[in-house]
Amino acid sequence: MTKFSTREKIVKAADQLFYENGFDHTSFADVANGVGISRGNFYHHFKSKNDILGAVIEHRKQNTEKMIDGWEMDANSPKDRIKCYINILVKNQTLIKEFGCPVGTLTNEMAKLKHASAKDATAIFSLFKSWLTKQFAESGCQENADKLAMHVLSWSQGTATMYNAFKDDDFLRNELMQIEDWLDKQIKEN
Amino acid sequence: MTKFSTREKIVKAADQLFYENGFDHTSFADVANGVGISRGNFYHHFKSKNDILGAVIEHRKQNTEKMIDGWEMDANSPKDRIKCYINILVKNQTLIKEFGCPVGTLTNEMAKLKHASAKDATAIFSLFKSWLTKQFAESGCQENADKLAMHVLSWSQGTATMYNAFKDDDFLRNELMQIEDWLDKQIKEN
DNA sequence: GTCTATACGCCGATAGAC
DNA sequence: GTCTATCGGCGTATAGAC
Repeated sequence: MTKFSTREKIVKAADQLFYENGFDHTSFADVANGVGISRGNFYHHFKSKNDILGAVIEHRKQNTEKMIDGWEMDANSPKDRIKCYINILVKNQTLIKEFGCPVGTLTNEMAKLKHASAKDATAIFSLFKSWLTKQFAESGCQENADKLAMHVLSWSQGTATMYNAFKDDDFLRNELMQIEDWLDKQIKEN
Repeated sequence: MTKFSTREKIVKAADQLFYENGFDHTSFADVANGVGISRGNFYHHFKSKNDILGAVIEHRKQNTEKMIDGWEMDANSPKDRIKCYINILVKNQTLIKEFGCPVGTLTNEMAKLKHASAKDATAIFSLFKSWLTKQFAESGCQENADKLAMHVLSWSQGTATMYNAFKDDDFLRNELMQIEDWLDKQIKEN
């Protein structure tokens, strides 16, 4: 039974609410309700709503790094590691169906709000991008590893968006198959 | 010089603001400002904000149908018509870079708001989907025209999302080239 | 058909008691 | 560190004059 500080509890509750209801649409009352504290108590831990957003993005970055570290441990070849990334679509299938990709949707909301944290949201994408680029480079695609990484990122985003819109399980299954086939063509070994 | 009714002016101003700033984040004051009328005057034309959203979605549907009709006129082969669809990414490049795809981002916002109009927003995607399916069917891909149509839709969505996030012109150019190559592989004739 | 005035609630944020 | 009380502003929506 791990104990979490109030600050940590706020960040976790806000993280979930920002994802499921949107940042702008989430009020302090919503977060307070989720944590079980009063509204006024927030300002002891954060000085503004934007400050909470900053902490949420930082929290997501750290979780992303942890997830990537886990893939490095579990999978032995670059190709298998890239498949771990693709597999997020399966692991988070239910949430993506309902709310879309947490990174893509936050990034776009930040863009529409002209929010100062837009670049921080994009930085989460960059973590995936750099890591995917490294995987492609290590599997013999040095010359265009960057493009391949962006393509995988883009492909998964499109799949998440359309799955969220149509909620069609057959579509998701078919795209996942096609990504695997494509990956096998790009990386011959293993 | 066409004359527009106040109702039409409201719908057009709201359409743009919903796209650029988000539906939830757009206030009546914003729309009133854009049109040049007072806030109270709204309720003579629409009974609620959701009513305006309904009219905006209907307006977008009609514009989509007009756009598709234009493609039918301009392009002679199914392949060329599909290329017209892809070319939206070029024609609306500046807007997509700043705000993302209007259909994909509205659909996702509706999902997060658990909004009753979510299905109406998805219906705009369906217009493209049905039409793309017809194009693939007409070019000899009857057996999996549906899957190919969804793949094109998904691909363009992913490209729009990542272009909005990273604002990388090279990425956009590269994906466009790849889509064309892929299309040439799917449809041999013409 | 357009306006002003206004109701009423929720928003983020502050002050200060305990 | 947590609470209650409260502020000023903005949100949608309504009523009613012109």
